[in-house]
Amino acid sequence: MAKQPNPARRNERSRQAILTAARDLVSEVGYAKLTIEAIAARAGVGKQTIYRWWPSKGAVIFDAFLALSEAGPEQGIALPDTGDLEADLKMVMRATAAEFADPASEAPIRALNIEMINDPGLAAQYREKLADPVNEAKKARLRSAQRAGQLAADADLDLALELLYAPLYQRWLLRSGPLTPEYADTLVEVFLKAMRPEPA
Amino acid sequence: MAKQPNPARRNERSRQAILTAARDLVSEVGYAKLTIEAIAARAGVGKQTIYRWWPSKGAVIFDAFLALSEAGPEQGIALPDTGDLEADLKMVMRATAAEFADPASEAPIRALNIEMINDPGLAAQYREKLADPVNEAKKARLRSAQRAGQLAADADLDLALELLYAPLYQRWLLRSGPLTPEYADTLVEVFLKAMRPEPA
Amino acid sequence: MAKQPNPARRNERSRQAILTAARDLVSEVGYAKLTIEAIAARAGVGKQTIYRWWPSKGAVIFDAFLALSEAGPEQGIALPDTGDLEADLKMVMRATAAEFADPASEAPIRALNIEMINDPGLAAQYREKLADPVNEAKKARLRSAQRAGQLAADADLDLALELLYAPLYQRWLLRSGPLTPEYADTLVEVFLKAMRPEPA
Amino acid sequence: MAKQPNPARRNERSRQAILTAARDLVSEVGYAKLTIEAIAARAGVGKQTIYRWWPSKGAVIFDAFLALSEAGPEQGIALPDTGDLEADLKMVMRATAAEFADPASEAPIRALNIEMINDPGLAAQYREKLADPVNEAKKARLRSAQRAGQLAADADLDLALELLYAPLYQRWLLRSGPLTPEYADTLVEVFLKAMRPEPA
DNA sequence: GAGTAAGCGAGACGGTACGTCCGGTCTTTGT
DNA sequence: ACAAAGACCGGACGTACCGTCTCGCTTACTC
Repeated sequence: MAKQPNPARRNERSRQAILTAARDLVSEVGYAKLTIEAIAARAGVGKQTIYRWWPSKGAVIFDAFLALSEAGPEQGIALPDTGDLEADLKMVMRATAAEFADPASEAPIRALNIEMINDPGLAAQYREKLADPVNEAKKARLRSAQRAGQLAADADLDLALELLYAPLYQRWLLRSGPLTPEYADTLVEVFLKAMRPEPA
Repeated sequence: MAKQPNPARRNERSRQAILTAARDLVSEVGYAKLTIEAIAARAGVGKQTIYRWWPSKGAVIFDAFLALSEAGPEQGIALPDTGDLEADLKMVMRATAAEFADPASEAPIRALNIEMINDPGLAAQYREKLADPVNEAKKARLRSAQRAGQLAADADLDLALELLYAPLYQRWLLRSGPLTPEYADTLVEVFLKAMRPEPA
Repeated sequence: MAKQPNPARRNERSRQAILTAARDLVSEVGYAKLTIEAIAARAGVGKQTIYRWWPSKGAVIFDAFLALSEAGPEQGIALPDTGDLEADLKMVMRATAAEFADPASEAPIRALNIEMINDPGLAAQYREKLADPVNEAKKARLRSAQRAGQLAADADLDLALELLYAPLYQRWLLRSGPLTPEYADTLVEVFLKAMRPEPA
Repeated sequence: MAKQPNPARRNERSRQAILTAARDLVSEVGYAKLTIEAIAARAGVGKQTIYRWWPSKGAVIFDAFLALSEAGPEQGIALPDTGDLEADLKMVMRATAAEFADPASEAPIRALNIEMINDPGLAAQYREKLADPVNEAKKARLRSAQRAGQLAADADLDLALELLYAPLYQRWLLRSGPLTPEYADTLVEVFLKAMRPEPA
């Protein structure tokens, strides 16, 4: 049985330095060339301090992102609800497309995704900590649309999110096409066609 | 200037041994732990023989797959066309889902995808050599459906394929849900709703 | 300026535990693999408690031995003096040879010697605290022999001790020959030949 | 079973660079602070190249010395034989004392000795490759003295060498006294007294 | 007897070196 | 001339200890 470190004694300054160094280095050299040694050196930290608290390089990257997000709007993420579902969704999808297209976030997000593909545990953690809260907000907006009769009342909302986002995600991941605002709009339109209420 | 090896003198036996070893090792230890040295040792080949003919580990994996596919039906891939678009698509989608769900092909396909995510060039090559021919066959079937009035005549067929496959691909890649035949069916149904001809 | 710990407050129980642990570990794993961490762990003591009271690993080993010796006859070590110098010396030399040959004391004595070879200060301390008193007793016996006319009156007694003991020490240290009682006897005989009074 | 490297393919330039670096570093920083990494770096060599050919740090040091000696008078070491045993021995012993007293050779010889004390195998190798040939030459001189009636005919020559050299060795190793020419002379004189032929 | 300061067990920390593994290059020896 | 074999330099891996540094806790000594 491996000895467990005592989290109460953890040095918060070191933790922050490591996460920051990890983020910076992913942006600079890319995920494939990222090394624990380089993170430790950049953070001014002993390697053991990384190995003590994280089981893998992927876990460090993951925490680096988690820390970023938690620094954001702590609770209650809410999507715009103007009453016009199509307009609201287009706005959100365009924003997502723009974020993906931003070269600055390119490397780190890609790193995180590769790590999730390799490590199911990490992927589950990602969903729980980062994706689910956001998805819940999105589903809340869709439920509001269902109540307003703009969306089929019996629509599977998880499927709905997949329909909306998976094509965008795939294009970005495999670089199989441009992530333009027009493409975002098109996805929303097709989605609405698929999910609109039956004419009765 | 690097010296170019002469492909005419290439040892076909070594090439096959390398590709086979690469496939086997990816299945056994996973992509992340796959090493060139191990491939060379398993194939009974000098490391240089690998470096001489392939620029990267990803390229070897890619060729290993390409070789597999080319062993298949060399030309003229065609999808079933019974006249019933929904049934035909469900069959194809169920087959795709089953292939993804098969643990045997899990590791290698995942390896190939990670490599494509990291290496745009490889991704392009993949599309050109493997994906496009298959996609063309799929689009042929959809065009047939358009002519039969089962699909909107002005539908963007590339978008159509994304709509159909991206959710499946995303679920598999991130393990975010089960790849059941029912799910395959559902995707086809939603797709058809989104792409059906306007009632006029 | 380093803060000096107050010896009055020193925990005797910890001190003993450390010395005992050090002795045990030297026997078990040898000097080269002895670590401060292991001593602390074995003794159930914080590392700092060792660093507070000893300047080096060698100093701990040294004290471990000192403690052992001080447990013995506190003052007034005296060699047997039966009047027969040769018999008396042979007894003492055989005992020394036997002690060196004992596998139990092998590792720790070797450890102490290596430390002395590396650290002149420690060697001086060793001579002052452990070797000199013993040597003084030996020289007292030799002086008695000089008075009895069994040894040259002008013999250099320090040189005499070197002549007697150095060959034994060298054999033991470098394992260059067996440490038998016969060898001990031979050394005494040769020594007496070299140091006997001139016939004149 | 570990794979054995093929000595035929060994890079002689690397071997020399490693041995030279080892010698230099022992002189500069001492044996205790000598590291394999530093040797590799100084020699411009990968660490693996050291680990491939030597089992331990001590073995490297040992080879470094062996190489030095082998560069010397390849075969047939002979001591001076003027017919005057005392004068010849004093010359040799004074030279040995001077060599030990030389600060330049201090660190490396001490390193080698510590390593031999710790590693019986290394000590045996040392005797076989370095000490025995030299000792044989010394014994040859003593045999010549026996034939000339200057030394007891039945004297044990191995013991004789111990008697002569062990006190010197011990003084040097433990720094227990000065290594003056006078001391060397005294040792020879005492030795001759102990080993001279019986008056008959 | 309360307050305080030291030593204490514990163990996290910034580091250094370990010995191993592998990447990519170069050299030797067939064939 | 390519291939197998594998030594080479380089560099990251994950581990072990170093000696230092906080933590609370216990244990004297002081007031």
